[in-house]
Amino acid sequence: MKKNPVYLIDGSAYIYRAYHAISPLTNKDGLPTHAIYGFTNILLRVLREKEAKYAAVAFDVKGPVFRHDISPDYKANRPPMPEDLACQIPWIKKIVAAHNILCLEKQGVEADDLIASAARVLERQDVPVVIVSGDKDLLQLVSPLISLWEPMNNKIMTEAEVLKKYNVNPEKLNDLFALMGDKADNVPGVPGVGPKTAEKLINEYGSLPELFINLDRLKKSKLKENLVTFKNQAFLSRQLIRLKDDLEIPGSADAYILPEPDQEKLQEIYAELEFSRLLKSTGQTEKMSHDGFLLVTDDNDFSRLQEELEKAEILVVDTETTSVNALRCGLVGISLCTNTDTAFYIPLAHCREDNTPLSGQPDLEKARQVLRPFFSRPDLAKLAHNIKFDYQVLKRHDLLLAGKLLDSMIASYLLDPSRRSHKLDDLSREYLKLAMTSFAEVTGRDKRQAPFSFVSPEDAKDYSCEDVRAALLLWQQFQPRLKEFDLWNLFVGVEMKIAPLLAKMEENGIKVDPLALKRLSAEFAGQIKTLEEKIISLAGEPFNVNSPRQLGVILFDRLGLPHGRKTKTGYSTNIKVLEKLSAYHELPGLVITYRNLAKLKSSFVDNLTALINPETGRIHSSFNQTVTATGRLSSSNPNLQNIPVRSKEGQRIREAFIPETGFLFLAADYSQIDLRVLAHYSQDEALLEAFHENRDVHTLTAAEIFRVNPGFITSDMRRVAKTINFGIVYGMSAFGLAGQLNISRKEAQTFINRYFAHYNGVKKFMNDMIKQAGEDGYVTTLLKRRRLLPEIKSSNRTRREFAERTAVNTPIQGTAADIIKLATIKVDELLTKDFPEVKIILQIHDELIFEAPEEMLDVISEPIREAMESALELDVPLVVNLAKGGNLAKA
DNA sequence: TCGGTTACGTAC
DNA sequence: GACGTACGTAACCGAG
Repeated sequence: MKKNPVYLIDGSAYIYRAYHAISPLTNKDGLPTHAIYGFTNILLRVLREKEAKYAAVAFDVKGPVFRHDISPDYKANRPPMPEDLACQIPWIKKIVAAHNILCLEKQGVEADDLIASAARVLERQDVPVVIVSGDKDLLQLVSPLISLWEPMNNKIMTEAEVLKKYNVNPEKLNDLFALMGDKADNVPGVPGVGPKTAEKLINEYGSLPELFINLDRLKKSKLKENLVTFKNQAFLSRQLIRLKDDLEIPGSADAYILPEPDQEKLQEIYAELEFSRLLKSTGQTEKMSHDGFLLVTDDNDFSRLQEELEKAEILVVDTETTSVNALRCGLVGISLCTNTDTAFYIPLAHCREDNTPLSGQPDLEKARQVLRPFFSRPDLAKLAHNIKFDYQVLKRHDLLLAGKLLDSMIASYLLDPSRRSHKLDDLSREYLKLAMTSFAEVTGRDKRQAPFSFVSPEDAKDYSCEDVRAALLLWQQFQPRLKEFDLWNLFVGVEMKIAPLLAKMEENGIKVDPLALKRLSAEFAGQIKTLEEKIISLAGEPFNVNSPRQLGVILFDRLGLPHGRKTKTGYSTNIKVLEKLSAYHELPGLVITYRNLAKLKSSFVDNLTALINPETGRIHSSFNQTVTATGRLSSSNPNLQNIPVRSKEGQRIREAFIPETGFLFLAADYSQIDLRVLAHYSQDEALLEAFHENRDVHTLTAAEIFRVNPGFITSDMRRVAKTINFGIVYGMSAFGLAGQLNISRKEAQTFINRYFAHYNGVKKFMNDMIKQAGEDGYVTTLLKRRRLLPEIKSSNRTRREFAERTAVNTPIQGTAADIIKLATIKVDELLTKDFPEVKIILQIHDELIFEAPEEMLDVISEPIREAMESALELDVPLVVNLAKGGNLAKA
């Protein structure tokens, strides 16, 4: 049996890291706590996730270290420890003490040296060591018994990983870094030598001393000159980087044993620091048990699986694949469970690192025969975490998930759509107090580098079965909560119905003309270059036009133009500022044009080209269902929901989106959906009437705010009114409106006053929503979708006002999102039944885009309109506009 | 080098 | 401080 490793934690490094990485927190006494919090989290991960049996934490001690005798400049560039960090150190020590963890510190040396000494002495006794650190200088210690774990990105560095990353053995890293130097620590190195050159030199000569002995072998070059000149500096750097590994340190593993922590003491400390999450979870997160996990390989195993499936009331599925791209990945294995006692893993395509398949795995066909009868059973609910992914993968492997679908990720999303993460391991840690095996732990590497097929079936079974069991355990908590919060109908009737449609839309993809994009790219490139030359000649010196900071120097320092609003790093150079400045100078106007083109080229033209799937010639972007706080979908890779539409260059990009030969696009968009929802919610008489009589609401608003007869409204007046109508939905202030319209704040306020005087129901609606949010702590949409707004009670005015605007906006935006989701489902039912040739291609918040055979357009238009307009009954009619065309610009 | 943050800009 | 919801790019930064 493998020995338990000793975990040596680089305490000081994580204190600094947490201090900088986490936004400041304080307890009620004003004590800053974020560094303590970050450090404690790392510590707990070592104890819980890694189930460490032996550990120590090393700290730097204040004062000079022996390296300062070598070079007085060592770390001279670092400011002293900030006061609001220093005051957190004693608390960190208290927490370490309460955990009864050995604390290593010594005057005159750094934490790294203590770790090095401990690692070496333990290594000599054949005790494995895991160093917990992100510091590359510690990598020189890596050996067969010593590895390094970086918990922030969960990376494990073994000898092989070091070799892979730096192309040298760990013991050579010292020499490598000595050549490269280290800016952060003020280690000089040799000028002009970066990682690439250093690696070449070390591999060619073997070591730093050997390099300098054989320097004459190097041909005359700037590099050689530098090496000669900075020889002493290189050796000095080497001395600085070398870790002291012979300090007197407890040498027996017993000294590192972790006794039980003093829970009472910890509770006390956490309470004082107001770490409520830690307070609750003290001693509660543990590893999930692997009992009842079965590998399915022979007929007996399959029979056992079948028996289990026969009596199932729910079937939980998870697929393991070669990549995260559901439309291209291979299927490596499937895990299944029907209860929380047992789980099965069917290995299908595990292989060696040379890609030769492993024997002893069942045929995919065999698995299909066993699974299909259950997958197709309409009365058997299928649960997965992110079911869209598994649905797509299984479908591509001729295994269709039919019947009622359930998704624990979407359930989590409905319960709290503002959560940053709905990932299975995060939810498990939080709801189940269970730590799951990470992908990196199984594969030893990062997700992008290692295909899952290299994992052994035995390890894969443990990993994959954890996922289905966790999904089921979560579901058991989520299902009653969905019902309790009245989210069940939304979950079943909307979200779970739309999930497979999104899968289908992603599969459909959209065709683009690569040649058109290529032409556009070249054309834009030419214009950008001309503009850049002109801008630089006007500026009088070369600079990077793409850099707001450099542009700021040119505009405000060199040209002396008046500056406006400040940003964190300088003066703003955004479009508003540039527009104002273009009255004084030619340059700002050129920058505006430059930016437009550069944006279009890089974000759209070039990005779209790169994302064309070579197998289908189409772009298959992802539609994400659990991202937005309001219930909208989001789109990524690429984001097809923000393809330019207003400018003529934008139109040319849209022209590159084309339907299949013989097909046309049909675009169906809701007219003024947000304002119609607002009318419904507010019951404002003027708004209701405007929509009932199908009047132009922007013109009516213009008539009110300008006090002019609707017949005399100019397009400019209408534009102003339109801005106000939209702004109201977003909770815009007079300040914001003034900025948007380039008018005075006073004028803006007048418009807003007149708006609310006329649409007085809207004002009441806004107040009601804010009041409701204050009472409930959340707001809801018409379909009961909810968004929590804890900050509605914040004592910080900015935060509170933000929550108030959200309380107004979310019911509107969210209800519009509900409506288009209902419409998508309804239209899909219609198409599947009567017009299966017609594909839904895109959903852009208030618009659905279809690809249909030319001759069918006239037949499907009205049924589609009808379905969309009747998606949800409001107190005003929903109106859908249709357009067709041979590209996205025309539609 | 790489990932996180900032500034900016596109959509609805 | 000031307009809601997203996503993507380039620059910039670095106790890496």
